[in-house]
Amino acid sequence: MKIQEEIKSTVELSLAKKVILNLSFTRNIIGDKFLEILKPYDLSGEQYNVLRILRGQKGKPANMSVIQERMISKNSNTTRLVDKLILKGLVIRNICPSNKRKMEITITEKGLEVLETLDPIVVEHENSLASKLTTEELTLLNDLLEKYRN
Amino acid sequence: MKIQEEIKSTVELSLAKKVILNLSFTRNIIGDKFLEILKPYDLSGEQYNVLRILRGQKGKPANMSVIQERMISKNSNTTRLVDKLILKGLVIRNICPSNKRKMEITITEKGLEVLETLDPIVVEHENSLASKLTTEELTLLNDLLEKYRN
DNA sequence: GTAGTACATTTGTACCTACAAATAACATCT
DNA sequence: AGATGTTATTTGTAGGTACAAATGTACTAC
Repeated sequence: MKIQEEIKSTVELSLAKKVILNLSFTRNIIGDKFLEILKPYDLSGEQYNVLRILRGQKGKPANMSVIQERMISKNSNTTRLVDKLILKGLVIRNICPSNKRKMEITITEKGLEVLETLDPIVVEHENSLASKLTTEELTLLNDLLEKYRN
Repeated sequence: MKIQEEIKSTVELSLAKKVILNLSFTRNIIGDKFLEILKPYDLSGEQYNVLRILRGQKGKPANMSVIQERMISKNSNTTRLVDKLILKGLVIRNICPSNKRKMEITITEKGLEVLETLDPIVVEHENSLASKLTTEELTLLNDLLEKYRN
């Protein structure tokens, strides 16, 4: 369905407007499906994202600013996301001994287990979306998005 | 800059994952710039969106479910967005006389004026982003996004 | 006409983002 | 060492999203 139909637009839209609406709308569709996946595990999208960043550290702890700069939404409130993950026992937070201003956040065994359980489900979701396009089209989409935002 | 660099990813990403991250990241960049534009006018992105939907009604009032289905984020809480717009004098809300369950929301003269002031600035923002791509590329991007989400 | 159901919207709660201000530890300059 | 500035994080506040439950109105069948 075209974007004008999706949002039942009553006025004619410029090509420039359509791209923005299409981008926002498509991302929301993906995001909503992803939330459904996470729901049984009591994780929000950004909480999952923080866990994934911490797993990428391969054992090393990450401080708050490292997490922040790797997040997709740069304005997330990392402190409060981490607070929630601590309550669930998925990460731990310690003061960095060499610089007491910094925090060292580490994913726990339980956190890793949750991610491992989710891995195949997430991959299946990603691939199911990607299957609508060929490899060439996916690469092209990535290139166009990159060019568009820069 | 490639998406892996933007989020400083430490692990190799599948093409399917890259598309999702790229889409989310690009939308956030656009959204942040758009919020900057709206900030001096004390409007949020979705409040602006509601006003635009109401203008599209060309004088006719819209009820809550009509606004809802035309929103980009289908889970927005329209009641509370409209509440805020009423407080600012940009829309009015009346009970529909023929069906007291429904509400009739209409944009005010002041609301229309705000949109008119914003129009050139918003168009300039949209075109500035679109200028990174050719007309053919923009059309292609729209087609790929549509195909991807369906 | 009233019981039951469907519809349109509002309200409640938890979590999230955006952004400014506050706090605390470290660094530097003299 | 003490004042000053910088860095890392937290806290406060306003607005948004997600979702379930509540409210109030209208419709339908007997």
